[in-house]
Amino acid sequence: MIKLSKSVEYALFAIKYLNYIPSDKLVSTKELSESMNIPYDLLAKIMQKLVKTEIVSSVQGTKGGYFLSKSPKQINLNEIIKAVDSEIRLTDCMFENATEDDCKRLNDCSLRSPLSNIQNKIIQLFTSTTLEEII
Amino acid sequence: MIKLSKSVEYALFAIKYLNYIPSDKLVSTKELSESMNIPYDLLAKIMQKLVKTEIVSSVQGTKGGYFLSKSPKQINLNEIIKAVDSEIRLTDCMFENATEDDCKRLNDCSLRSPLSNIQNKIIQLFTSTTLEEII
DNA sequence: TTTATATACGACCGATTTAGTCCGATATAA
DNA sequence: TTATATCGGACTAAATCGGTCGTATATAAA
Repeated sequence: MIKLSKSVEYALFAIKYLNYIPSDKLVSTKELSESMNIPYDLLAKIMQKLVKTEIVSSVQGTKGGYFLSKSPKQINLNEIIKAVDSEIRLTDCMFENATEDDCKRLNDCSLRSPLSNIQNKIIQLFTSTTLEEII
Repeated sequence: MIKLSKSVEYALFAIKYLNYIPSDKLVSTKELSESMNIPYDLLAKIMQKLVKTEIVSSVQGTKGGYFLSKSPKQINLNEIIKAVDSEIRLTDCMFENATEDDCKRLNDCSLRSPLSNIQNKIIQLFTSTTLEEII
């Protein structure tokens, strides 16, 4: 399936919102979820993942919240996907040092290498797309 | 999720097998499934979808089976995905004439258009990739 | 004309993945 | 001390995917 997850969509909306807010102001998950109609608990987890990958920063406690730690120009779509979902992998065998345990067909599989090239092009496409172009 | 389905993988293996067989010989689902280690019933359904989209042709009855109706050069990866899964759609709103019923955010959604461009590039990538390059 | 073997096709089921919820812990401003 | 925020893991619900089953139809050959 070639599709963005809801989590990626929500992350993009959240970052878009943060980007429109004066950079010194903090925005809470509550404000984000209510103004963009995104389930609170789900968004809260997404925000935490964005903090972990240093795309946004957080301040804890009352009056706490989130702010963008990079400009949208410096964030690309592949980062978001990796942050909230996982690395793009076109097939299960698309990782270094895959063995026959991972796929019986691996050893004489003519498909793996060309599919790997396609995967690289997709990753390249996402990586070269900055959030400035999207949000 | 950005990943090829098992069905697409199996379709590619099946087409690869058919391509290596003299074009006048028919290959049964049984032979395909046994020689490539693909679940029989699942592969049977995939083959039917490939017939419907005229990528392979079938002959019914005893001694029946399948053969490629196009050369791998004339088949592209997007065709296969459309045939066995469905059209690529990066978000749920990625179709003509989407309304607010499909997505409440639709009317003032700044993301839809740029994501549509990315989707087009992915489709373009798959469409320009012929099976000759893969199998 | 019967039998064996093939495709065609839809219904179903189980496993996995995704989306969303809940709860408790910690941080901090007031 | 209290209210409100992030943090983080466990859990549940819903959707999708992978695979199975049963039955109908086609057809070559005994």
